[in-house]
Amino acid sequence: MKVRTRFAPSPTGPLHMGNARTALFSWLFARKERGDFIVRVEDTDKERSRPEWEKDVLSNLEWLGLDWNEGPAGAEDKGSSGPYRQSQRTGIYKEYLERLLSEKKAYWCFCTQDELEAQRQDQASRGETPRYSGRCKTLSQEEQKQNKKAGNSAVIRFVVEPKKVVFKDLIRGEVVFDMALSGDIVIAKDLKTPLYNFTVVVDDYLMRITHVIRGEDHISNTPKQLLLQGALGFPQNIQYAHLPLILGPDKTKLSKRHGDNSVTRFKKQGYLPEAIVNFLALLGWNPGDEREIFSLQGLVKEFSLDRVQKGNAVFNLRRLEWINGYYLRRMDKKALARMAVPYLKEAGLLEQNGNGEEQKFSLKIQKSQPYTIQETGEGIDLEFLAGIVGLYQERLKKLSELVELADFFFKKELNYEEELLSWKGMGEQEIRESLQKVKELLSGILEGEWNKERIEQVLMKEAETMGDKGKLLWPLRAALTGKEASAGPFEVAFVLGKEKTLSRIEQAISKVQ
RNA sequence: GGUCCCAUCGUCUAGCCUGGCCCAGGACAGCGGAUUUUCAUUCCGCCAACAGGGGUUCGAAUCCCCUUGGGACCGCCA
Repeated sequence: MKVRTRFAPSPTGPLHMGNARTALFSWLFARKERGDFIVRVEDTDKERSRPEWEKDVLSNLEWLGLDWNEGPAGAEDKGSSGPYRQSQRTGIYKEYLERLLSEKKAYWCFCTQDELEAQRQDQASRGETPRYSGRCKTLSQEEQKQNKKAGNSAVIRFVVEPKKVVFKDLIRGEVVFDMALSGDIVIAKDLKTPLYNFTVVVDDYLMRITHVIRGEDHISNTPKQLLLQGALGFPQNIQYAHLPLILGPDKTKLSKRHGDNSVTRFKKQGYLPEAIVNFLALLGWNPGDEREIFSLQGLVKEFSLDRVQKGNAVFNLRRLEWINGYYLRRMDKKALARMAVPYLKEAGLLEQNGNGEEQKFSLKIQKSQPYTIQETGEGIDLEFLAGIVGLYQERLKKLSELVELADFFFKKELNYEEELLSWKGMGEQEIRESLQKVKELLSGILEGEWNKERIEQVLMKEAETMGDKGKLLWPLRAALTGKEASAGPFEVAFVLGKEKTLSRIEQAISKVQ
């Protein structure tokens, strides 16, 4: 039988890293088995579900490279077992609900929320597990009618058989729940408003799902769903795999309490989808050897559920940063430059002065001639920008860092303390002499020979005669960048250009007068 | 509190099923060093763990039991 897995997000918030990993594992398993991956939007909670969250979830799945064979596609659906939004399936659920009701496997319950709450309190105070007493189960037809006539609101409860439910979890092995400990569960608020545990069972059946791969937080829902399958007469051949949870630094389930962990946020900060996928895959799964770097395709080849960890895993931002840096370092410089454009624009370092399909940008200060960047298509001239970005490629952990690292290229005046120009306690006099010397040497380089190699050659020759090379190079680098740490002076001087380089040296000299 | 799940370096983990090759390997982070000044990259090195106690066995990180610890769930949310 063809493997079919599904990812079933409820659009009550943006896609976060935890859900993304669940989706990834489910997707990987489907792809590995050459099966189908289905996306089903569980938007039965009308209060909390919103179209913009659905859009966020779906677009981020796509961004990560997790494509689906069936599921929402724009306003439409693709696939033959749709619709794939539960809000559009209420007619389907109603039939099954009525069936359970007529077979007395479910009943109307008129208990009020206040009554239930009081009951729960009471049970809890006696140290018992809160569960529904089953009071309305025995209501006669007559009593039911009266209640309805009186306009008392009702919900539909499923009669939970008090028996042991055993299932084999693909990750954890055999799991046993004693359902005698569970009360009858609410499966719908009314015939048109079914609830999670019920819709899942109906849809997984109708959509011919073979493997349910979800977070461990759902493990106690599994016996309820198994019982429901039995009551509805569905074959009980779905395989379950409950994934370990991703934890925050305090070792509790990753959630909003731990800050914004939405995929969108990481995307905005300049994490690459390949890096996020690679990172997430290794949280709870490993190939069994010492490889750490995997593409999505590589993962498809290697993935298997029995190498999935049982224990939960703490989200380690440092590791994400490391992997992201790894991918960033291996990117094509021009591609990187193109990705950097929005960050520079947002920081006001890049001006947009054209519009339409041909967008022109000019680098403030640096270059008088505007760059032509077409959002799509060829003919992108990012040479100069790639020069700047290239200097920081190996220093970046995420794209958003570029702005503060390389902003000095775009500034007219550099703001730094005179102190910064001093290398190992050099005094004003020494600094001045060093900078004068550098200025002299660089002035001697012809415009046409202004390149990194030439600059390095000229300066290193001098620096070596000084014993401590830092005495010549540090003040220069500080003068050009205004920073404690930066790329090297030769390459910075080259990218900056002769004129700008000399003027910054002069500015520095005037500081130490 | 009840139920279920889990337990190797600070973190992610290999090893556990099929005991010996493990006085426990890799990676991130940290620390130290090298790499034509700084930062970064790269390279080298260091620090660092089988939760505890009982068994079983010639032998246990590996199998069994208990304890302890952690987590998840206990909704007319999903």
